[in-house]
Amino acid sequence: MSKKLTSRAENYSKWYNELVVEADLAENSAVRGCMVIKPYGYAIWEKMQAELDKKFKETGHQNAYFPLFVPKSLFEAEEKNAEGFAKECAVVTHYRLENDPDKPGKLRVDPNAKLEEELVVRPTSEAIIWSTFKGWVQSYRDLPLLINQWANVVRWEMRTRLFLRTAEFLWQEGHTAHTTKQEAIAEAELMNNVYATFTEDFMAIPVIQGLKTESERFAGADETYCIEALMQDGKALQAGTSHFLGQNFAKAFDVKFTSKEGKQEYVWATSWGVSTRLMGALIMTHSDDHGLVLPPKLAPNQVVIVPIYKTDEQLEAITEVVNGIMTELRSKNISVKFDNRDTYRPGAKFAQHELQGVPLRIAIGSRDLENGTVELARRDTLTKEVVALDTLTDRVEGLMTEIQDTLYKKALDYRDTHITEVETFDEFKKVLEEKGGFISAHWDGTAETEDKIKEITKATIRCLPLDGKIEKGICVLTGRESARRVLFAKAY
RNA sequence: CGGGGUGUAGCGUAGCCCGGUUAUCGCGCCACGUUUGGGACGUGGAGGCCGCAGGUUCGAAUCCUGCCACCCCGACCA
Repeated sequence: MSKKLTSRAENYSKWYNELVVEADLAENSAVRGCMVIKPYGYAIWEKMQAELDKKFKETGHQNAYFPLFVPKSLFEAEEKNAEGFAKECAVVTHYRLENDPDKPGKLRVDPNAKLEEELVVRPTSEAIIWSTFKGWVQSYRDLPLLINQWANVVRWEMRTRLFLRTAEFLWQEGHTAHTTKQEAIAEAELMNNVYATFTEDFMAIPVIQGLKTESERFAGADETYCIEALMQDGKALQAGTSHFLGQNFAKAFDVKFTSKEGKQEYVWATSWGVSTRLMGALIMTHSDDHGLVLPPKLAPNQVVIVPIYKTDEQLEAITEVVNGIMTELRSKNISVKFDNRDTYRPGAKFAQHELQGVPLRIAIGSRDLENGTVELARRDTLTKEVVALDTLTDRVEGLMTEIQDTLYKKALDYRDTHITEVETFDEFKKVLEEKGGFISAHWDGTAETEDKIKEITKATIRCLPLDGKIEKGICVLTGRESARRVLFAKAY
């Protein structure tokens, strides 16, 4: 707790492990790389879930749940998807343990309990869902099919990174089926927009919407839309993706419908997802040396009240005033917590709430009782002000909006000043090394050039921005013709 | 899987080269007292198979052998 924190991203893991979002990687080596999300961190995830879920419902989607296990034969049906994920699949091969005859008290896998067909632990659910959709779709009247699932998935990554790339993670995955290509593309774009407004308006994280290049595209997709965010250390983070899947899965799983004209046609598909990685984005976008900084809309507790007292009588008098404050704030839909623990001193509480990112702190002591005031402290600016009790509710209500806006603007300003247009490869390398952030550069459109730039600089094409201006130029690496600028960056 | 590094209390560590009292220090934890407007202080206390197994030695955290685990860098990636 007394550790000096740092806002440099490479050091985050040292402290978000400690307390901030109260996450931890599991201790047992067999599950190394999996995340334990403690209550405070989970409360943040629940707020995100609730908001996203609301948006999904508003756009006509329904939640459902599909199995964790995907029979191998289903998994391999869509070849590109299977190939893309094959290297990182956990596979269940047996269904029973038995006592180990050689090691008393130990268990071993029963060699007689081998599964006839291996089960893949879902790294994503297209296969199991599309094999189910086949039974759900017969007519154009069954479409569009707009399904979302909240689930955990497993990807056996070679290297894991807390929040950003854990072996198991929580996410939502939307899977939709449509009668026409246009409708499916519109759906993919719509959901990418939903993600963008969610991260910007709710999490106060500015993002760039764009298209992935072919080599960065989701395995099995015809087009991948994404939202790209920029972290405080100048590295980019893919915060969410939305895929237009064409008819690839429909063909692989034989999902056809009878059209109005009575013809058999394959459906058009999308899938889209965001994960607990967003919590990593939150940490790396807003945190400072005092810990996490939460935008008010996302904070489990928007306001915390700390009493300052010496005697029980003083606490009683303070509590009475605090009860009034809490009732008023709650009537304005502001979540407030009274931290009246007698096991910690005020200074320790201040530090803890700052570490946890509570947007606003109210301190109230005997001095305030006499004056009819409280002390308000903002987490985002770390400034304090004394406020009269009768104007407190209005002030707090106003600050909720102000803090939300300030956080967004600060992040946006950082992001915007870290998009650099370059014309030459020397400039490219120099900016990448000295300044970081996004580099807007011309690219000849080939995977070879993309690869070569990655090899030399470790920077990848994050996206072709949707609102990017289309201007011809020459490729920074090859000097060949380029149709437009794209965004490069080093990424997590 | 390649290259480097590290395993000592819940966490962070000293000691190891050069073997020798009861394994060091800080944080945290527990008790009591004084404290309480920015991470309190004092006193007392609990907590260790020094990664595991073997070896050398009168004696091993320390030397030797084997094994295991983890971390960092690279290949893979929401």
